Amino acid sequence: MRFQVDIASSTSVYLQICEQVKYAVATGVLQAGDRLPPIREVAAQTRVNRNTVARSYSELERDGVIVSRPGQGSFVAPAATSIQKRERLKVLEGMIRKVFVEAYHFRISPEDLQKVWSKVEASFERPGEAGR
Amino acid sequence: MRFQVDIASSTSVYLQICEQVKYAVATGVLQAGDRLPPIREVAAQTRVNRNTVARSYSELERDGVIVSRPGQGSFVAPAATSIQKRERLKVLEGMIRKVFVEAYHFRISPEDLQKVWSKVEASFERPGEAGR
DNA sequence: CAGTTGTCCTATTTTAAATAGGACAATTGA
DNA sequence: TCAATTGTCCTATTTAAAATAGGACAACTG
Repeated sequence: MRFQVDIASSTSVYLQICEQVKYAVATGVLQAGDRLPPIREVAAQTRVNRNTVARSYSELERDGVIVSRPGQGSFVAPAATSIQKRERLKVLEGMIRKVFVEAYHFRISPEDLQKVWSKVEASFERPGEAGR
Repeated sequence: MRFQVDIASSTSVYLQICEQVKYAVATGVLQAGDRLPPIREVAAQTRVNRNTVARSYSELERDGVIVSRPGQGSFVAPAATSIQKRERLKVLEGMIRKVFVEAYHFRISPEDLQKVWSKVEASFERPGEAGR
């Protein structure tokens, strides 16, 4: 697993790392039990401070995506998310709403937007083929 | 048009205002030519500094959502977005991808996610009924 | 036992966001 | 014409988050 961080991006570095791990897990590139690269290694590879990477990992652990053990490393968690389903649906609805608002201002037709949705959906239906 | 700002939110105040204007325009609550409340008024109503609101308006103008004229006020723009369609589709695809990643970690089934999508889609098909 | 790994700690720097308020040109309405 | 409104520009300061820096330590591995 290699990380790509963009210092110039508007999203913070530690969040970029979080998203990349989540994406890799969601698409099956990383599977339950898989070991993540050590914090210091990621820090060296991305030329980011060790504590910044540590923050990403700690956030991921808090979200139940990974588990970390001193002396061993960090691993993709076997399962489990905490917050209630109704809450989760609300979060997703908010995200989707933003997509529609953005599409409106971009003057993208509902049909074109639907196509994009289907495209992304398809890429998640075939785990392992995503992101190529 | 009234604004709701949440100081405790993780998204910055000026972005909250931007999103609310975009949402109102996207849903038809605000229409082309409609006048936005003056910067100083919004600042007083939300108890936010005048410059913060000014930043929101200036960003919205840069995005082609509104037009501002000294002495007159700020108005919803008649039309036009600048960046190319291919670029816009990429932005939307990235947003949708994040939705799927989040849904995966939330353990929301593709079927349930599709339902949420349809729900939001429906709310945008009937302009004026959104957000109630 | 030496090396690795996550974690905790304090301290500092950097950056974005927000506040504060003065000034001014363009416009409007009286 | 004149006062008020409005967006804009400006400098300065404060606040909060992000990132850097590096020391220390317990847990585990080989």
